[in-house]
Amino acid sequence: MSSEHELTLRQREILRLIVKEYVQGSRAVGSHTLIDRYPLRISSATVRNEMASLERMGYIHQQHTSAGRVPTDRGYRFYVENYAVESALPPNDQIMIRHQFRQVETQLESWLQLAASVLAGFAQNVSLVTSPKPSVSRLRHFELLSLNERSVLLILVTQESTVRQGMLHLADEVSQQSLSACADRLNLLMANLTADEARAKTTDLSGLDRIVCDHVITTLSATQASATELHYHGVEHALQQPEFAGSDAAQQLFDLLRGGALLSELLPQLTHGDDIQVFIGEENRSEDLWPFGVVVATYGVDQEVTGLLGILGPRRMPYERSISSVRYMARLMSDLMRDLYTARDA
Amino acid sequence: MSSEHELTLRQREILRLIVKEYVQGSRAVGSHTLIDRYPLRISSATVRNEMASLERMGYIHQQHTSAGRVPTDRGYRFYVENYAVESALPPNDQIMIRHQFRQVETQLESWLQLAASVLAGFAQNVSLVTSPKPSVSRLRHFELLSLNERSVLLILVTQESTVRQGMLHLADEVSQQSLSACADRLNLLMANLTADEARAKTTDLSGLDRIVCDHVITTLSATQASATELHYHGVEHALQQPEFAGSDAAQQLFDLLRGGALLSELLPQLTHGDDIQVFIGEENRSEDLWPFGVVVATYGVDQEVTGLLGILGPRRMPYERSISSVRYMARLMSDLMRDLYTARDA
DNA sequence: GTTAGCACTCACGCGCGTGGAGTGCTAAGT
DNA sequence: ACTTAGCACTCCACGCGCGTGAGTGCTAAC
Repeated sequence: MSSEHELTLRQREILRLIVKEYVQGSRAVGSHTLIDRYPLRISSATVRNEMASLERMGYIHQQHTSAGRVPTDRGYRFYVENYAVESALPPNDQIMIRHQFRQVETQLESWLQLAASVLAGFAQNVSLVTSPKPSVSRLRHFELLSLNERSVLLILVTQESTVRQGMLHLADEVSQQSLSACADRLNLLMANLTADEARAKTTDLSGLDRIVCDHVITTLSATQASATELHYHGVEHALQQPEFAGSDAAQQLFDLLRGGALLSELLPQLTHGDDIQVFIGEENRSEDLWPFGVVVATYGVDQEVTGLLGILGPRRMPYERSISSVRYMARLMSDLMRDLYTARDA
Repeated sequence: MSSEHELTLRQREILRLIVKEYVQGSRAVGSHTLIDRYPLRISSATVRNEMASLERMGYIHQQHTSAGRVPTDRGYRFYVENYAVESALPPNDQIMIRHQFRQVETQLESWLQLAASVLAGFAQNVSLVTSPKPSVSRLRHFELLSLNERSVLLILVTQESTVRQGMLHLADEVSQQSLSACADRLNLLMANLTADEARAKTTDLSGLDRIVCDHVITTLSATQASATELHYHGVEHALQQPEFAGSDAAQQLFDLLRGGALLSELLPQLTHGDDIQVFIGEENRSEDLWPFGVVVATYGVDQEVTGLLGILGPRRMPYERSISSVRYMARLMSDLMRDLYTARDA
């Protein structure tokens, strides 16, 4: 169980090929298939010897005698560190993606949707996405529209250009004029404030202003909280992976996705570095995640508004492709959002 | 292959029990299990005779000699017509659902989400939902907010209280004052118009007004079109059904859901009646739907804004439960939305 | 019209044998 | 000292045959 700097060049190459082959073919790979498929200038016997070494060092594993080798978490880790972390998405893929984004509405929701779909497609696995969550939201502007005698539609825009709507039910009938006047007053008062600041500054209101103001504040804080929801996409791809053929593994996956507990199991192990993070099998903190591999990155503007974006699949996962596409998407999303968020100074 | 009015009371009862038993247990049901499980005052031999009749009439089928019976499409149809169409959701379930709706934001998106989740849970299958689509959208009000020098955020509210946002990129720098003035002008001009009417009435605009106006019209028509998207929910439930254990059937299901073709295969067979519609197996027009059963209802206000709401599962589906829950949800959603849509006169 | 009895039919589960992929080891070659 | 051919060995996957049991249809008696 010595560390990786003891790996010879040839061992590294063999390990690389084992991972690559196993990820592609999803079948334990033997010495023979390896020399068959790749122009190694050595014999299968030599490969076998090296495999034995690699196994002793814990990089690969055989499920039983006379079966091919399968990478261990450590083997994947080696592969990721040495061949995947630096990888970039092929230029034509980049172009293809940008093109798709150009064809879609300039709207956060559409972007998230598209990002999830693209990621899932590239990695052939489930993609994970959260809305970007501002650490704290500031009100930019809100509007009141009379729906009927007692119902009012509240539309609220934050400094980050998130639009939220809410309903407001009043005890008395109020005209659109009164509503507009009220909105004008309060907009002046509360512009640019966070929920907390607004709460402090508006203690002396009463009547309609009071009611509306409370509702605005509630909606504003809800904007912060409710964004912390993990959406997933592309289950159909994951189901095609042979790992999920027997319904037991598929069930595990769904249990993970359904409960909404996934995010809380994922978050604690994320550091705030801004590059890709990869967790393979038992590297995950939560046992529920041990059968899986996760590739995630944060995206957003500055450190103030960040969302999560990643891929979840079996341990046997195309890490190189996953990493490059997640990284690319994270950067793209950050770029796209900068437009909206730099409006802060307007 | 004679029609059902020839069924004796006893045959009807036996057929009913076969369907019930098979839906519950997902295993072909034999004469023995039937008299075992239910207090029929007849022997298994008699049941066998009746089963033979039912089979001759095409209500049930046996996969091979010496296997139990399984309902045919016709058998399910009989069950649905006679025992399911009238069924109502148990009162405590109704209360439970209403309670859940009370705990959620007064917002269309949240409602749809919850409705989908409830339906999927009740029927233990995939639920289908479309946003309510107005046959034609009228503008109520829009707003322009300067993001930065050249980017403008457009927020648009339709008469049905749907809120949409869009981005607008200008060639020249424009101040928030100019934007507000422009919005005021155009709001006066275009209020209460459909996209088409607005297009006709605003031919003589130019400059900023022209650009903004075009954008508003585009966004407005997009509101109509883009709502025609079918969302699904609760795949995890469906996967637990033994029908989808082998990945082949599951794959079929996902192919159906993914492509987005489902809606176009479903729509042509829907009539505009406002009650539940059920399609069992080969009753479906599209061959892709033959392995499945579908229960759908439209919801909405008047005939002008309608959405779709339903359940998709294997032919062996709890039709009674599905029908009652879909119907209940459709009514509930219609009720909930009436608030928003009756605001038309405001 | 109903029922007991019986012969018959298949799917399903189980044990078994075999083929083959893959290994580790040894001995010879470079 | 490293590589490689050869070989014996291991063990999973797969196919086959068979017994079992659930379920039937038919017939004859009630």
